[in-house]
Amino acid sequence: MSYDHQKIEAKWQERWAEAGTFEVEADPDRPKFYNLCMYPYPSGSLHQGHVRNYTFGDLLTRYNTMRGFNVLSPMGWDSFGLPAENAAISTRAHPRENTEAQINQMRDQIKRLGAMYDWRRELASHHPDYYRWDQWLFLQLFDQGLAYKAEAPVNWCPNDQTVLANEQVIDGHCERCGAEVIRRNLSQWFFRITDYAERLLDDIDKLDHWPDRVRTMQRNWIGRSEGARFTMQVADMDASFDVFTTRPDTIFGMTFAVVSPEHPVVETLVQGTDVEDEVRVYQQKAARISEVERLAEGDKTGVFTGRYAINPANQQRVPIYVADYVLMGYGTGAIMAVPGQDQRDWDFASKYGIDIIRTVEPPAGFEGEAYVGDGPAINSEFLDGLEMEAAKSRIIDWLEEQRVGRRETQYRLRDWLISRQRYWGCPIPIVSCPDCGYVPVPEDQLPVMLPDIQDYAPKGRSPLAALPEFVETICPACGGPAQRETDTMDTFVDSSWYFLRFTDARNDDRIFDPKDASYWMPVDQYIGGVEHAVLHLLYARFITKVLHDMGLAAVEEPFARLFTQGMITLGGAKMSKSKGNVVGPLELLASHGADALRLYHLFMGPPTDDTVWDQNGIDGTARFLDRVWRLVAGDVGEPTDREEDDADREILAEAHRAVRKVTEDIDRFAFNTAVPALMTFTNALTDYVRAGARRETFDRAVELLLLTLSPMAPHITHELWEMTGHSTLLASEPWPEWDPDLVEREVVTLVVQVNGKVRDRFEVDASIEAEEAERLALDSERIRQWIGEGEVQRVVSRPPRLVNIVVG
RNA sequence: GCCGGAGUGUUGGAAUUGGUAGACAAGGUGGACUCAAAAUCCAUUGCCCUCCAGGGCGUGCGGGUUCGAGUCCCGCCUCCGGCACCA
Repeated sequence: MSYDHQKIEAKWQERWAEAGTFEVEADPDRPKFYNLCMYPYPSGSLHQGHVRNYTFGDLLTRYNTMRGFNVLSPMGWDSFGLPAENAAISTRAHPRENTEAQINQMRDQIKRLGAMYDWRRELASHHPDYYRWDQWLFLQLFDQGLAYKAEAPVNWCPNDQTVLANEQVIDGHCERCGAEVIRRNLSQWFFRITDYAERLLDDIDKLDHWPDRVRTMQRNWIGRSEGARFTMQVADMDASFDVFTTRPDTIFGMTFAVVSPEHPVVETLVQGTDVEDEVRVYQQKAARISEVERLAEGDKTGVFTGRYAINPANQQRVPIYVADYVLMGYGTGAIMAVPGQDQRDWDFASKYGIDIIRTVEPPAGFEGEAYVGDGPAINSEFLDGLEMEAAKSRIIDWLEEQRVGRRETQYRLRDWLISRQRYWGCPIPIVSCPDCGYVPVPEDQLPVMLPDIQDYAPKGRSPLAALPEFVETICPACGGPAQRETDTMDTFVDSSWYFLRFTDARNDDRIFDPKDASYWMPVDQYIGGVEHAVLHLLYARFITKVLHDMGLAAVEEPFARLFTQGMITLGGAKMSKSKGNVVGPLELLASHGADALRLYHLFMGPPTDDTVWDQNGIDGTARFLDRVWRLVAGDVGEPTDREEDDADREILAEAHRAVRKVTEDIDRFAFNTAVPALMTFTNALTDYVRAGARRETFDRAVELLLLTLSPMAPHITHELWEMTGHSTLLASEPWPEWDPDLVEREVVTLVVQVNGKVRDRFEVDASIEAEEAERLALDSERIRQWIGEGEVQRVVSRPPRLVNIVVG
């Protein structure tokens, strides 16, 4: 008979809520553990990725609680954002109603997993209680010059009708909807994350409990290059432009210069000349083609401006070209071109018949392409003979002495574009006054409430702009007529500080109390998907540093340990609602129960790996739980009060080994091997009962099984704990210790190899000496046959595990 | 192209420090129980040779180090992820 999971799961979910075991307060006398799963977007229904996430999270919540930590485990909702708005457009219901209904539904489903949270701290980004602090935060950044509005070429998604941050453009396509992104010049709000580029990059070194993969991705994204910037004078006219290079040592090999089509100096260079028309046509063409096409590596095109620039190192005149392989968004938008040492410049020079001068001696026989490696400088006057690094330092010093250039570090990272032309987001608390400019909404007028509207459809500007009663206001500075900002904030702003709000979620007076934050922060364990490696995880680091600098957050890094779970795939694609390949957890909760589902997620493979969903697997973990149930309930056999014997000592040793294995495996996130340890132990315990169990031993073995299984399968273990006469709440019991003497094996298998192949095995005393082991091995009839006529040349002993006999 | 990571039975995977490859499951096969089925239990299940006993082969490919290599080194192949006309 299998157990009634429906009944006991509901029962214990209620009991845990009543007990309040997971409702916690800051307590400086107790060690804390802040355990956090990335708060979900309320899509309405859990998918397997959520289940996996919350199963890992809840395991750690329960485990660390049992280990005596004061564990903070909160839950909330990333509830602003496009999907709610798009749903509203099609259903005509208000996004708030939709969102809140979905939150309620998801909260219920999370509770049905048996995952425990301090629900008193629940938050949702779309609540004015929350987003007023988004706005407050925005104003702090504005005051510090870290939030600014500027016109710039930005990414525009024609489908979602809004701008996007660089991080939200994947291979030239919108991260959300996949539409091809185009460039538009628009005036937008930015956060000056580039001011923090260096710290964000350097501090990655401190994140030694983050996956290397994520650290590498962030390093790549921030992308530091060190080099020099110097000024090039245009010959025969009063104009100049700056270039940035990482290879200043190759300056004597410069045979042309290139400016990006968008570069402002182009106008000055060609105005009124006979190439003006040709250059303008080229500029227009470059502007028209999409980012995708432009980035596609291929034939390099460009136009000669008819002008020359002066190489400051040797006063040579070099032709200036306009070419779109130079990007306005990086460095200075202009380069010195050194075809001898750069393949792109080589390609361009070859096509347009420009001179190529090598300034680094390539290895013998190297020809036909640019040489980018190290070597002695040649054709470079005072640099000749120096290796690359030495030559770089020398030329930068020289440029500085000549006052034409300096050492400079460039970052690939761009400022974070945070305004969105959409409705369902946090209003930006700025008033635009014809006299005073951009004026912050005074703090006591926060929050700027998101008004209700009738028409959510995107029209290329924020739907709020169609609401005169929202837009028309008075300037807080001068009292004159003014207009509100109508864009809303990127939802990644909401999620960049929510973990701090959880430490003091009900505070109506401040964003959070620094005392609470300093007790709970940093998040000791953060769990979520790797897809946020350069989005949320970078923004959250940035905002935490800003709050640190303001004296609000004691920590500089928000997440001490990061765990990125693998994706669940089905039929070769990520399991997601949009792909229509979801196997819903709800049916499985009904058919197999939360414990079996949780156990399966733990069991099916390494938590960091992507996994293919296999519906059959869950039968295995459900069967295991049935076996545990029958064993503890006495269906296998009833123990008696007989005398203690070897079998009792052995099964207790097995129990302690299981405790050790589960503890060590949880500590190294090897949940997929912790579960089998308990399966193996349960099988051993079953055999022990069949052979005739002793009451006292059996009861202790079952206690250890239930204690260690409880963070993985909490409901069934709680029920059995109660059924076996315990009046305490299992979740509040201390995590068991193992006895180091008991776990050591007295008898082990000694493997005997001949020439490295296993030929015999013996059960031997674990304390066996090398001599004894060798004697045993050489006395074996089987081994003697394998040695045969051969001569024993060497015997390698690793007692008590192995003896290897080398025969010639 | 550069930077990460991975390749093990039919499948998911295990092997934590160089020491019994395939734990634990899933699936398959055979059996017990049953009028029958489900559930449960038992046996078996890497490939090849063999009546058995036993033997040979085997962790993507090719080399190497070692008494001994899934694990370390060198050179490849394939797949996954990131970055990429970033000067």
